[in-house]
Amino acid sequence: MATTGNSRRRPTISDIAKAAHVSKTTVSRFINGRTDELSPDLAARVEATIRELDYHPSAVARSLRSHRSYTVGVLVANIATPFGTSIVSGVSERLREAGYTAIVVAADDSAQRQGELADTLLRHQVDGLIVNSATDKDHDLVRLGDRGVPVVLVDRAVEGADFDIALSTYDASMRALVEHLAEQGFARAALFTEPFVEVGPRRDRHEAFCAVDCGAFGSPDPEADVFVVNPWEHETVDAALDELLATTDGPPAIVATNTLTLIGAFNAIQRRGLSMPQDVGLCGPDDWGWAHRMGWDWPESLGPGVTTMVTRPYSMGFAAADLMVTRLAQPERAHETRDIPTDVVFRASTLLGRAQAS
Amino acid sequence: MATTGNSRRRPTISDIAKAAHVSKTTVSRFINGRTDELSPDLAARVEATIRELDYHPSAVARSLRSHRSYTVGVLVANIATPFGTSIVSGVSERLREAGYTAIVVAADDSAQRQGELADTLLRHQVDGLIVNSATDKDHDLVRLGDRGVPVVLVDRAVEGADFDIALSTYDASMRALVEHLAEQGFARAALFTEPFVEVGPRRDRHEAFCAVDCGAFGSPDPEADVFVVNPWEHETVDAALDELLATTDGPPAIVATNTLTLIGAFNAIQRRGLSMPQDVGLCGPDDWGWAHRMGWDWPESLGPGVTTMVTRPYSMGFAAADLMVTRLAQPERAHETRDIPTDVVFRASTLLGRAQAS
DNA sequence: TTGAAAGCGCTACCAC
DNA sequence: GTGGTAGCGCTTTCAA
Repeated sequence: MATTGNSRRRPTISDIAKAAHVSKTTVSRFINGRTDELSPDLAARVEATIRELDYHPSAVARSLRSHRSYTVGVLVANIATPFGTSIVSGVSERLREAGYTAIVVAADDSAQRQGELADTLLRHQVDGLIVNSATDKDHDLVRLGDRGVPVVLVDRAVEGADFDIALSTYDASMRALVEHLAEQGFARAALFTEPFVEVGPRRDRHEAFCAVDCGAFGSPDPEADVFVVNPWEHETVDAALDELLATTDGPPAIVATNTLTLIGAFNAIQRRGLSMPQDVGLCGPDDWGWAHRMGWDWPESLGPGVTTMVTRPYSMGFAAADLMVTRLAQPERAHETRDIPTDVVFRASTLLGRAQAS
Repeated sequence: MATTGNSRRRPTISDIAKAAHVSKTTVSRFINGRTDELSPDLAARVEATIRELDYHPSAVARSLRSHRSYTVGVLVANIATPFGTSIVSGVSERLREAGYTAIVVAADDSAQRQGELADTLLRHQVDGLIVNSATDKDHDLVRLGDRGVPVVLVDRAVEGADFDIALSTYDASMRALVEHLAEQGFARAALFTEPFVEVGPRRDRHEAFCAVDCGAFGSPDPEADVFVVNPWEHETVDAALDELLATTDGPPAIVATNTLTLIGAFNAIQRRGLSMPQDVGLCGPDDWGWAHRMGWDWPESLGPGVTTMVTRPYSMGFAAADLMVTRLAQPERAHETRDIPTDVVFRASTLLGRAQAS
């Protein structure tokens, strides 16, 4: 019994008001938790009615009226990657804690799609935008910021944009890495990087490498130690490896600018039947925060183990969402940068000194 | 110049109507693409005004009025997994094609959170729900379906729910796998599985295994060949492996019910210093559609290479979204099941016959 | 402490 | 073809 039975359409605030013999205002107050402004008996009556009719307030109507949706748009450059996924997880978790819902969309590394998606999100009245940008220069995004839309960046900076941002700087760990290579007795350090330098971290790592290359290896022209490869095309990686070996006197060490390139280089080394670290050293970033949380330490399983700089995308995402929550609460505060530290984990692939000793 | 300059607040349809000297209705018709109902000159005027004022229609107001949000809720059991990610990618792509926006939320494998999130999504007036369920029995979800909310399931069925669903069945590939093990001369097939059988595919694979175990190995009691392990706790996997070896006369082969268990078993085999396939065979599902798209074939890199059943989460997601788009267009059509095929890729870890021959 | 009424930005319906 | 107007479900004054 008692099942009111019929009406297929979802009950509205008016239905509740009518059924509970109170005004819509009262119901509104109740569902917004301002129970202190209500007499206990009314509150109880409203609550019971809500239960009975299985009432769920419409977030849409609420947003329209209040101009707040408790929704944050999350624009991620590439979600098909553990790095992107981890960012999303971190963001979602923090937003959920704070009572916000994340609307996640993926730009598939396309600057154009990024623009369209930002548009879509804004139409949906998101309270703010958390952006892991597919591109270095997004003029529209900058304009949004000027227009007063709260924007927080993750991992990748955008030119000319003064936003809150959560990222990792790579100077310190890149320095540690390259100095380590020199100490281990490698003859030369080479940077393997993908062609596009449109994205921030890749460029940062590139620059950090060049800066350190001079000091540690006394390289007169660091750019000569940079090899552009496309991990999707084996031949380009093989060619770079061949050239590197042919032009180096003694074992060189490869530094990859991202995980994909690292794996690509690893595969090339295997194809050539070379052994690490004796013939060639290998190291690069471990952007895959996810792997560790899955209990699987991939750099450990790759050949003899690969030396990596560990980034923490989950933490970046979490920090970014935290920045957003803070800004939403205090729109006028100064922009803040959160630097999520990265560490270097040394493994067999670069331990040339030890390998030679034994 | 010409920048209208001032008003910070976003223009509304009324602003456009006023500025273009037309009615709101006309503007509405234009932004909804019903240009055939408009005289070309009016359309042009409206378009120009929209450009000039940088007008973006409010999806919120539109949803409130029209009861359609062009938004689909995507509830994924665990997004921190390549499997979940791939589903999301597939779903998002198909939805975007069809003009819908995906609102993705992750349940972190919690049935309770799944319920809460479904709630949140419905408050936001999503037109439908695509669910990769964290649990086998979700009574609330079934109720939603009864209430007329369009629901499509991905990969995991829900008890008592008659919904559209996109999944993979495992009978055929499990049969191929186990028969292959028998042919290769393994003495026994053993299923390594995680404790909870709440989720569909794991249970399906379990059942498929038992059915095939009798036939291929003539096992009188297939359940005796099932070992429950927890991949997160090494000891449980080690213990299962030890017991398996102690109670089998000749090399046994392990079949894992999911990728995590497969990796766990692999690690245990390494810890015991056993070699594959001579001492023990190993195979299981490759749920990580993502890895292949990244250009990295992980089962190939694990030891001598691991035999896997390849599932296609991206395709499942895509198919699920397609089902949703179809249902939204034709709410009354019969429920449909899409079976995404899985294949078995044979690698060294189970090629006992070949290993012994050489 | 409670309620009446206006209105958020848009679409649907009905007139012209 | 075009426009006026009511109203989607809620919050927000303001008045009682």
